[in-house]
Amino acid sequence: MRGLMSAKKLLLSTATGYNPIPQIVRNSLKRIQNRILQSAPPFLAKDPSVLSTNLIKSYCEKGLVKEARVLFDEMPKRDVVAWTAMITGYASCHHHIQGWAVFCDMLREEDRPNEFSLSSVLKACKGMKDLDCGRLVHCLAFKLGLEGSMYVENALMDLYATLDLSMDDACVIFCNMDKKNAVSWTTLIAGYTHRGDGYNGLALFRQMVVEEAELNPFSFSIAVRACASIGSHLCGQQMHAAATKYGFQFNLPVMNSILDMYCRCSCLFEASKCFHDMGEKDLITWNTIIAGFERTDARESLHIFSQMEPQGFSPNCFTFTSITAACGNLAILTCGQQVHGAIIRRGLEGNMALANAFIDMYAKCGSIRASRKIFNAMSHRDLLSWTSMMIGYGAHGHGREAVELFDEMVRSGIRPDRIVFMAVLSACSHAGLVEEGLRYFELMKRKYNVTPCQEIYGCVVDLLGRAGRVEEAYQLIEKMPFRPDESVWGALLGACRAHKLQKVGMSVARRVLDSRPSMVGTYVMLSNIYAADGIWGEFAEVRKMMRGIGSKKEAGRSWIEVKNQVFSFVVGDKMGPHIEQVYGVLDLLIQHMRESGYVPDSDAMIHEKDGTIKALCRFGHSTSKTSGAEYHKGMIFTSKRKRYAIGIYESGTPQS
DNA sequence: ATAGGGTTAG
Repeated sequence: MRGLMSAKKLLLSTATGYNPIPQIVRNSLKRIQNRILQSAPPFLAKDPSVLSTNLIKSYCEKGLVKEARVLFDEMPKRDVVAWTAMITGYASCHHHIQGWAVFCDMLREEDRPNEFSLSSVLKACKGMKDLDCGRLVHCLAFKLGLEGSMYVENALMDLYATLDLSMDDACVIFCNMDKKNAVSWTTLIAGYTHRGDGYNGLALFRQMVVEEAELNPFSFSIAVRACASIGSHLCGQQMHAAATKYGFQFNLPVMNSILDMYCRCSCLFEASKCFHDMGEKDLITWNTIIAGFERTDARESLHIFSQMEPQGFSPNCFTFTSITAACGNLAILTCGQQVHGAIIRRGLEGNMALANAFIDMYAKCGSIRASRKIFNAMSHRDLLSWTSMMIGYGAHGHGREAVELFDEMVRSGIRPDRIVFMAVLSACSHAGLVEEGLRYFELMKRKYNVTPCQEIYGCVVDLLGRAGRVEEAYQLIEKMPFRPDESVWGALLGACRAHKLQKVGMSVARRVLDSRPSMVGTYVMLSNIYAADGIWGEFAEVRKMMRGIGSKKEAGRSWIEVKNQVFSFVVGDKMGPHIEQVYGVLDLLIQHMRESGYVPDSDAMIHEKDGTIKALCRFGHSTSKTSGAEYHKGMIFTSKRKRYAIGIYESGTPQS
């Protein structure tokens, strides 16, 4: 069977992944298939059933499941090995339901599954996310006396750790195993880590070390991931050292995991060093560092991206998702549009994560219509699609649309989570929809059983405060089941300032400062309250106190993209290469504001006495938290004729 | 001849 050997070589030599299968490979496989089926047994060195099974496996490894199935159906007799190869083939190509169906056929034809078949079909159950099917297989394992096989036990553990609500079933299997191997340990550690419990994941890894179990690259990469999930760069560094000691510093998944850990722990220097020291890199390496920098330094992530293709790496969905987010956070619309073009050219626009990123990016760049267009064109939407669209509407002041979208989402059968409620409450707050907002706050607790967190309380305080219902807002804070943080008090103080409730504001600020003197934001708010009433003596006093405690609130920096160039500035900027143009645009904005009937707020005139600075203050610098990550809100101003977007960020990196 | 665990976007 020299033909089979050469075909196998050919198969191995073709690139895996999404590349199309060369016709020569298909033809070659087909020829082998014909020879096997047509030749009489004496002419074959081996049993045709064995050769067919080999071929099924080869087909599936190349993603040619349909061809494998045709061959499988043409086989005159199918033994356990052939059945198992077909189940595995389907599962490895993500056709889990078909894999399960083949298993059912196998039982119907009264072929007895072995431990190989069971562990394969359990993988299919995991892929189908069907715990009941998995439990059925577990029962069958008992009936067949295969429940003690290590492969079956490991597969069952994986199933329960991934799909069951608690880790209990997985742990029971783990504890009752006669013998454990490296896979058993890794499976359980991964179970904990993937559900966000890095502490137990790491604890288990420590136990693994204590019990002198075999440590391999698999256990290291997941243990490093556990360090990242608890945000401990100290544990991560120890793991890095240990991995080097074990000689895994050239293992790509291990190094990618370490790189990711440094990024997630905000150790960007170590991350860069790690990236540059890696002799061999793959696409995941690039995606990891690009995503890592996107979270903290979007400009740098774009810079790294630009080096990727010259070094021979082609970006994929993961890359583009990070790059799109970077464009959104920098509010550089033209760049975002170029990325959009690139993904359409590559035919990747059907990717849901990517579409979600575009909704977010266009909204942050001031193009809410483009966001909606993408949202409407999506064939499937997940929670994130709806949330991104609602946050976009909220930031643009379109509260009604956000509320309508929420109801539509619920009707489509998606259960809202805490973040969605934050999006809706914040949208209501900015659009002045107080009663609607309060209704959702109640609905959240009563109907959806979502417990409000700091940010949610912050939203509701803001909602009431903006509407002038400061007393109610204060009472809500008093009733909170935990200690209010800066965002909650900040919302209340903002309301005091906006409604010129100087006395209330002062007493609140003093109270906060007594218990938390380190909250710099409170000083700023207090000084603004004084400024609003023109009490300049007190204003100066508070500012002096701020300097006294030695901490400084970083000045918010704004930027705007005009004709492919980014101009940036801070409040009161007098220098900078293009500062005159910046003020020119600002004057234009104020003019549009006046034309649209918006009266500039004279309170904000703190540092200077001319209108331009006043407007700068009104454009404010705010960030809000969504899903744990800092979310940079773009300030969007729309008039009949033009739309402007100004991106806002809080670090001090100079841009222009 | 058939089986298992790890790394990247939101």
